[in-house]
Amino acid sequence: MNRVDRIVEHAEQHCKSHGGRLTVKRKQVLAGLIQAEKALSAYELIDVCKQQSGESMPAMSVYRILEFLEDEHLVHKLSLANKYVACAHISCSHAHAVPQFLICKRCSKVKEIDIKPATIDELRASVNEAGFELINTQLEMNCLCEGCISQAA
Amino acid sequence: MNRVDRIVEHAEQHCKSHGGRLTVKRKQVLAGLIQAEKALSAYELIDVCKQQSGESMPAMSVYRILEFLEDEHLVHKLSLANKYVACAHISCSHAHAVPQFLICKRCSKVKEIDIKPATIDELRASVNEAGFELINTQLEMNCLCEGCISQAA
DNA sequence: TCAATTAATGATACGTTATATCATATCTCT
DNA sequence: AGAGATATGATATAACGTATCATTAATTGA
Repeated sequence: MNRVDRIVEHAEQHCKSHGGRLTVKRKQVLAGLIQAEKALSAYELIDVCKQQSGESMPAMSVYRILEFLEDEHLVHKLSLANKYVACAHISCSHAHAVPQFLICKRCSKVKEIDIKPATIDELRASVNEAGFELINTQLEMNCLCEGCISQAA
Repeated sequence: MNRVDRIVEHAEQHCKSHGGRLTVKRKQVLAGLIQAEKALSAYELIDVCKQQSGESMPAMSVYRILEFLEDEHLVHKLSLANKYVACAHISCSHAHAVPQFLICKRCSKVKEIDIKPATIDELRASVNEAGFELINTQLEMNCLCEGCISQAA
């Protein structure tokens, strides 16, 4: 079984464990995202699905499915790029902190990292000082990835 | 002269100082944003302009003008919310660091803060550890503002 | 000053991203 | 098997943003 299938398998177990249904279409979308190894827009994902299955996938379906996958924490929506990326930790069994995302502005490669809690605390303190309250600590940052840095040089 | 006009005046001086032209339309858009005291989408801004001037403002114009205003650092685009906000420091004469934005998810109120350089450095270090490179330090964070916190309670 | 050049706006079309709504099919459970 | 819940199909439309070419206004420089 290849990497993608293995991860999808994990995802299915995860869903089943609390009554969620990872249907064929949902698997297809998730697999497309995992395969891509980068963030894709909803419409890019439609194209991927079409290429992989031959059938066309209506935008409505993709958005519905993405919503489901987000609720299951299998996919993250990246507002900074208007794109979607497979969670990097689907196959991990342990719990994860809220992640931060490094998004390559050039190629859409995404790295999901955990910033030191101390740094997050400092951030939160700055926010609170300003009278606001952080809703979540899912930061998204515009970056260049290793590959694109060396290309640019 | 009221608050909005005073700020627009500053903006005009700023533009003139290096050959930029803050035309009537551009002033109108900027004034709309300043008046709102929160982030507006491009189309909300179109509505605001229409209400204030009677004439309708084509989307194309608003986007062009927003681009100009961003280039002049008079307006910031907030990707997290797909909205635009007037710079909080138009009337300040001194230079400013790259700002961070706290965006109220409820009411779109925005606070522009400067996070401690040390915290930014830690962030940047985490990013570099992951093999990426921060393109800019304009962080945007989903928050609740004071008003919306107390309403929610 | 007035023609040439540059900058700004108007007008129109289209591309991309996302949601609303109602109908149909599929699954689950008794 | 049938009732109720869940998922998908189909269609329309809203919201966000860009491309392109024509027109108007401002600048400048002989």
